[in-house]
Amino acid sequence: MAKSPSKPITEHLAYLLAQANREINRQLDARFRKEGVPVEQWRILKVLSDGKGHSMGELAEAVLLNHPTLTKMVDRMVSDALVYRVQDAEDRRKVLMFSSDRGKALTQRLNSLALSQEAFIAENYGNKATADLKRLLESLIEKAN
Amino acid sequence: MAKSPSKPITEHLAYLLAQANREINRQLDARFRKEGVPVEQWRILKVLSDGKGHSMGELAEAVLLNHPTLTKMVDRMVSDALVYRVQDAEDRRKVLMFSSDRGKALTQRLNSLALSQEAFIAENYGNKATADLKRLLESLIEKAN
DNA sequence: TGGAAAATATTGAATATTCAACGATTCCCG
DNA sequence: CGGGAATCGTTGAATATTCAATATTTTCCA
Repeated sequence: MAKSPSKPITEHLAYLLAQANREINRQLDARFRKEGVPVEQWRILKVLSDGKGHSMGELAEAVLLNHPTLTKMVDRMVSDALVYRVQDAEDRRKVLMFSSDRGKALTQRLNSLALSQEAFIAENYGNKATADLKRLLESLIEKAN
Repeated sequence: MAKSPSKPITEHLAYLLAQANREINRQLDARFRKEGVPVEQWRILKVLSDGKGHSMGELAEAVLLNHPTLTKMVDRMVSDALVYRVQDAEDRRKVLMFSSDRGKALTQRLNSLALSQEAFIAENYGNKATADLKRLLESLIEKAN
């Protein structure tokens, strides 16, 4: 008996997610290009924009980076004077991260670039589709954990 | 006037996609662990499983890798005797990639691991939600290009 | 209380990815 | 036809990420 052809890669959820993620990220990166900031740094800055200190562990989780990668990215951001570290007085194993004024100013510029991308997507793709997609993704993430 | 708080990172489509992609990929990687193969190699093998030769450019596009990264990954796979290169006789700039027998056998094992993951997701997340999500992702990708 | 175990962040070495430049081949048009 | 431009894949250097090991501090319980 001949072997039945397997489902093409393009029909796998994992592949569709990778493809969509890559494309959207690429577009966002293109918008961020003029600020010379990778998407991950925007995420970090955005999380820190509440002004509260966030530990490296918290941050790593929130910005989808593992610990060593985050440490090194934060090193670069400290060099660029975007963020700074403060040892946590409550638990001295922890380091609390804060955004500098320069970081906050950059965050605002990046936020508006990101919002303009979202607006562009909603326009081309439809408000309902966008909302549906977000809802389904949230629910998938929730189930997956 | 106080600055209005910006939309949290978790409400951005780009972030939701990154998060979902990361989680699903992580799960798939965990299943592939026993074969010691990264997800990208499964994609390559899967594309090559039609038995036709695929050029590096075609492959790079299909498996979401840029050219130099693919070249080096293919180098490793050639070392592992999973795939092999043949110069295209029609256009000698091109290299056609093929899966070896060993590669094909591995592909089948990986396919069944991937299918079992898909089944698991459909079960926990719902068949309708899964189908809807796939459809929305396909449509987003189409619009984004 | 004392000390083993756990949690937190960083480091250094190994590995992988990316960017820019290159070599080879084919295309195209004057 | 001839030769500049485009296409295709690879390479090497620079950069980034990951894994395992480490140092520090806190927690827990015997």
